[in-house]
Amino acid sequence: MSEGVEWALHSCLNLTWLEPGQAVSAARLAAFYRLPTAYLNKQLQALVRAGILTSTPGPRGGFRLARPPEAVSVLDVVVAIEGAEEAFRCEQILRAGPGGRADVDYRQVCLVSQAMRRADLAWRRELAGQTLADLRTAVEQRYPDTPANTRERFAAPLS
Amino acid sequence: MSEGVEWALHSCLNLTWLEPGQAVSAARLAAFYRLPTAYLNKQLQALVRAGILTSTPGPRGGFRLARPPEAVSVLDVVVAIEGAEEAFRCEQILRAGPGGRADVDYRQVCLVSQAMRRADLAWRRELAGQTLADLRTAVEQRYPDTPANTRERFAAPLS
DNA sequence: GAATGCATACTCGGATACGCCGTGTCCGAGTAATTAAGG
DNA sequence: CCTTAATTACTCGGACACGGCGTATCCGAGTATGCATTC
Repeated sequence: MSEGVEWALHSCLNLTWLEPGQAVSAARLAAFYRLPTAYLNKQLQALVRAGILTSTPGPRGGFRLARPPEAVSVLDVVVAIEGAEEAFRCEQILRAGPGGRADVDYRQVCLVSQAMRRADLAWRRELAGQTLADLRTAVEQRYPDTPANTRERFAAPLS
Repeated sequence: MSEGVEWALHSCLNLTWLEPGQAVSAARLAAFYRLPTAYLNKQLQALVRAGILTSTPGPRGGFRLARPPEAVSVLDVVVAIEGAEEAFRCEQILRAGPGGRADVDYRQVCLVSQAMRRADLAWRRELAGQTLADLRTAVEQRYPDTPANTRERFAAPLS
């Protein structure tokens, strides 16, 4: 899995603690974890295309959440970065086997494919069950200073 | 995910229908689905290293299952090909963040990492719950001719 | 006829290239804030 | 003092290189087989 998923999840989580109507530039989000600015920007663009973030250019511009944190699941973020295709891609090798027919969709019929799909669905179900709001509250409960620290860090000038 | 997983699963399933003590060469296994012989051989070697198959060189040699099909889970095959690392690899970017400590293992502490790990465990649990024997019986129930066809195909000369 | 040694053909196994996607970087188009000028 | 228009600086967005891993292939080491030879 791409490394951008980790960056995107942490960045979205940080944006959760922003006061409404405020935006954070890619440079500030990158400085938070000492990440390469331009590459993080690329990932954030994917989140914008997925409708998770909105971007505003110009001074005082940047990124903010497009939806309330309760409406953004972890799966949404993962799919925005990694794409919607499942990890196991059935190439339908049964077609080339004995008795293989070209008019059959072996992605549905092949029992191996079905087994892998079941696992993939379980994975997606687990990720879809957690939202950014869940993560936020969990972090706040364990590290109560995080919201204030994050806001302060975003307000401070770029060293 | 690597394409070799599909090849390995189907090949192991085919080996399931072999009579005990018999081996099939990589060339025959590859011809079954018109796969590149040398590359499939590479995947089969990984299965041997994982203890799923045993290989015997020389004439009448080849590959066979090292364990009964009930003792080989789909997860075993996937891990043999893909490796044991989980899909989401936590790079511990929290270390570079504000208040990050170098002596903390953020793979255990980070809540994002935990969420991804939960999903990964669900995926693995689903794959570990199905064995080659389960797949074999499911195929036999839906396509009763498969065992005989497979054995015949393996016995016939390489066209 | 049986045993033995040898030549043979077949098998796996690892070492060796090619190509694609993830990683990383850069510069330009566009916009909002700022400032200065004018009424 | 208020309005307005040009300037400016800052932002995102897409286009451009580099490297690592999956993909694919080949050839050599090793072995069980089959055969020829000998007793």
